[in-house]
Amino acid sequence: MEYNFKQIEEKWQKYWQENQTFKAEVSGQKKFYCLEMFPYPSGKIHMGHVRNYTIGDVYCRYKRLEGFNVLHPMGFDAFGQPAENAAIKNKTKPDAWTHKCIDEMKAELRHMGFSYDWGREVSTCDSDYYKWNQWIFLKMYEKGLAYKKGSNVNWCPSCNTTLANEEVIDGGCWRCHTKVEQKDLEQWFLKITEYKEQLLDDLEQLNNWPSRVLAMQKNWIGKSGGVEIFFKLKDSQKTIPVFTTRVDTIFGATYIVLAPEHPLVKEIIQGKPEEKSVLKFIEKVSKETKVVRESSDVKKEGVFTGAYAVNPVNNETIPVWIADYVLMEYGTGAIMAVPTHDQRDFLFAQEHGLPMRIVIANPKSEIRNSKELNEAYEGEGVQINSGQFDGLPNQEAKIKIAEWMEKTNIGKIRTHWRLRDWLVSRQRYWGTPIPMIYCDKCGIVPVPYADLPVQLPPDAPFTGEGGSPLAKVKEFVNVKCPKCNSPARRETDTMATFFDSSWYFLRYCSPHLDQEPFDKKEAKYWMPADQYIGGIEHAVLHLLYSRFFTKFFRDLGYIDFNEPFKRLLTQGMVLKDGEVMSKSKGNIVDPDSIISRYGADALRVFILFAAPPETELEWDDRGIEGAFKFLNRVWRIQDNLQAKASPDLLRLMHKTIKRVGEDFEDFKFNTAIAGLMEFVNAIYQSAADKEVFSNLVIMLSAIAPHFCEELWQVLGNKESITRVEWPKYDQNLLIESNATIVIQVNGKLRSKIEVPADLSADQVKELVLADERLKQWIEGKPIRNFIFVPGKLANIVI
RNA sequence: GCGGAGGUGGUGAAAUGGCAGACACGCAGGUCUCAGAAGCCUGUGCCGCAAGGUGUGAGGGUUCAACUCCCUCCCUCCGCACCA
Repeated sequence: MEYNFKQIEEKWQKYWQENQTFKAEVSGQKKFYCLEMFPYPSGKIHMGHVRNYTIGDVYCRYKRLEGFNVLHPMGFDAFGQPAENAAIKNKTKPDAWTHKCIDEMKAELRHMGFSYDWGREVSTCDSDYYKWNQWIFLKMYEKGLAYKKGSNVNWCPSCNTTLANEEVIDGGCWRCHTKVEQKDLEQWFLKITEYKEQLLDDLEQLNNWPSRVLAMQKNWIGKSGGVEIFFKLKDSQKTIPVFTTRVDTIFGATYIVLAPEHPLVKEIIQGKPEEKSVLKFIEKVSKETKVVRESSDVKKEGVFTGAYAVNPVNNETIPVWIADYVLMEYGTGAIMAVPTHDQRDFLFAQEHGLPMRIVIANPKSEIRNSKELNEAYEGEGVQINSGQFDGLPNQEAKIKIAEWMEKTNIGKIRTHWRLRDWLVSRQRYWGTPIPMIYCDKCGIVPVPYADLPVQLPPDAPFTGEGGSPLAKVKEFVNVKCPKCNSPARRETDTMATFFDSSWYFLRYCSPHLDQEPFDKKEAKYWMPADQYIGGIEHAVLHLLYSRFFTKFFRDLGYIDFNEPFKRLLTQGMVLKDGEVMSKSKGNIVDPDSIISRYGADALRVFILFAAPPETELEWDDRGIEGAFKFLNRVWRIQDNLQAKASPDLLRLMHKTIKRVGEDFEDFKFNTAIAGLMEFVNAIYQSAADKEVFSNLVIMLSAIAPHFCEELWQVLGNKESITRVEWPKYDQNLLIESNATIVIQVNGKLRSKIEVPADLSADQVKELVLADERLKQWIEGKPIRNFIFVPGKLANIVI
């Protein structure tokens, strides 16, 4: 009774492979580039992959039926630490381990029936690919966008490597959650900050990105406009620059606070009686981890330095403090404290008995004396106690004061950005070698383009214990300087793997080219990607880096667009019992086991039907059975075809074609499937003919491709169903001959009547008022109003 | 604190101003069967025998009509955050 999914799925997977059904080539046709985030080859696909790739695949198959030339590539983000860890554990080499995983994963992806052009597969760990990582790095070096600098960097003591700011989540390593430490190291950086304005401004072009991703990127780039104000130190030539976004409150600045690490601190405390206590405080703060220090519920601690500064707007002498709540990394590492209009300053001032002065009048409060305040007022108001600016609304004063400060050299209008340059050096083996050479005579010398790729040596004594493993490979390290030919050393760090994934979508356009990273013409045809699908976890990292690389390639003259991904869909996670599936929780549902029990097609139906793509999806063992049941129900239709379907069924078919097409376009696969189910239910009530059934099979083929290929063949077709056209609906056939009029009395549903669709409003009104069932509601009561929505509804107001 | 997404039956969810709960899961009943499974059919928000009432986080408003629009508030999830 059940259809033989095992045999059918194998048969068609083989067919697609042998016939290269999904091979894509540049043509005169309209194109569609559908991209899904490529996986890290762990060896097994999980339900998250299944969901991500099913959404993409159904969309691709739909677009093909619509007549688009579809590019649907797949590859592997193959460099990275798990390969090293696995190699240590299993006593193999990362290369062998990774390739074995890739093979296993490819087999699993095939079993899902995804319509990839496997001829375009890329693996970032192949030198054909990473050669171009090195090429890009050298280009960036030439343009001054790749540079080496010694600085305080994030260090994961468990992974034994540095991390980018974007890779530090809640003070921990993004991969292993170990607390991140700070280390002073010489490292390579990419100057992503060069593009900060564009990266922010161009977000506005991305109308088809989820608003939360846009918000997260905006937040990460963190532009804030303000003024840098120069406070002169008393009895010194030095000034303390302070950054503020609230220059309107400057007249209320009653003290200054420096970060404990501020370079001026040591100087200003020298020889003062406070010196000892300040040093002790600094010592204490330095021992606190970043996480503790940045958690907002910890009490704000600080000490007086003994030094004073002058508020430049009113020449007031104000004390200089240091406190743990001021961070060296943000702004200038120093703040002007306005306790009346900043809650943190308020708490600190209260704690230490520091002076306050209200300078913005709260329109909803009578309080003008700071002693009566219970908290800072951070809202809008009119300036008071602010010299020549009194009486101005504070927003206006903000501008006026800033302009006045520029003129009188008290301060400078400045924009502060949160975005930092991207640290790309990693002290790991399994990554792209950074193509740089250190020569005692010539300094840093880039590897000549002709010498690329710098091959990753197959053997390195990595143990996971730290330090760059490549440093121990003498044949790798020792080279001749390309400039002066004297003995030199290679860079032994490798690139962060996010470098690899920042441009793979361009490589897909011409994956085998060995003269250039990608072919300009191919990229011009295919790019930008029309649709990108992947997890929200990349909202900042990968998506920001990819945007940066795209802009870089544009400036190199390789492409002529600004943004790589036109439309973005972030799919929700797959949960089991309300929790994310994970090994540690032991709640993993293995796609393979589902495929062997119900088939890939049923799995595809279920994962799309259970929830809309963006929301979380609760895995349900009974749900997958329902999906399987549905397919079997469709299967049985073939035994009961009749010569001619009823007009009602035909009408429903046209409606369904319209509805399902529209739903597909918007990724509403759950309601598209519901529409198909309704259609199938109707076919069970009134048998289908061959045309009706064929159209059902075509529509369903995007979702359950093997199943529908088989039915298509059973229906007598020679060609693959992937080559047919999406059925057209007839607008005229959508019109019903009868309309159901919902009748309300005072907005409440009281009755329904069937009327011929072509009746005039007056005729319908007559029929409505004659309705027997209305008697008990309207009899003897005057009708005050009669609302009529043609073809739909009548509302009688009494 | 700021930003984003949400809150609808026993469950997953539909409906973007016009019949709340489509479609499915579950449950109940029927049919078929020696029996069971599968299949097929019917019913299923809550209260009520029924007539009817009531119902989309809470409260208010706009409207002939509100899950949908406006205001006030509560709650959940996600991201960022002593960001000056």
